[in-house]
This record gives sequence, C-alpha cells and structure tokens, in this order.
Amino acid sequence: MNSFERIYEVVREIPRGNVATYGQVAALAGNRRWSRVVGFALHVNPDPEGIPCYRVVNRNGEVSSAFAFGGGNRQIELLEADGIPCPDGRVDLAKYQWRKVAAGWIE
DNA sequence: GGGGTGACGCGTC
DNA sequence: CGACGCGCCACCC
Repeated sequence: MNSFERIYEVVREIPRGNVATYGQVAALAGNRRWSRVVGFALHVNPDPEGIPCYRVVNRNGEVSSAFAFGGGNRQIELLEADGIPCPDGRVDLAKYQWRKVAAGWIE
C-alpha cells in the first residue's frame, strides 16, 4: 500500500461534521512528517466523492489557499453543509477537529 | 540516479 | 502578535 493510499484511508474515515488537519491525517496515516505528502496526495485526489478532501485543513484551521479543485469557496460551502461553520474561511478546530481516538477520550 | 517541487508544520526572529 | 525560514517525505521530470 502506498503512502497515498494510507492517507486516503484516513481522510475517508473523517466523519461528517468533523475536520482534520494535514498533520493529523499524516500522523494517523503513519508519519506526522507527511504533512506535505498529505497535501500532495489530496491534490491528486483520485476519488473526490469518497475522499472529502474539503474536510482537511491546515493546522491553523484554515482552508487551503491553493484549493482549486472545485472552486475556492466551494470548500467552505461543503464544510458548512456538514455543519461546520467557517466564518473567516477557517473552522474552529477546538470544536470541530476530528478526534480519532479510543472511546473515552475527552479533549 | 539526481534534482526540484509541493493543498504543511513548527521554531525563531 | 505577525512574518520568515528551515525541515520533512513522497512524487514527477
């Protein structure tokens, strides 16, 4: 399995209403240093319908500026459609950051 | 086989 | 608090 596949797997597991950071995805994929690779992986996103790349934001909670796979604000609308408000083009990681953890993890 | 690039992250100035 | 630079890993030419 390529690194990309693992990354796609992680992104694909992001539940609706939650978002994950590139670093988070990278870490879940196996290595947190894949941050850049994650971006590249989503860039070539082979399955936009199965891989909600719009739920992946940078560690600042902002949507990627180079987001041009659908049309800028497109990501914002999709996120809001998921119930994730993006007032200033950024989401509240404190509340919406995906927490892939064992049951019992409370912040 | 080598070099350059990229949807990032973190530390430091 | 804001801006700049360096480091990381994988993929393409």
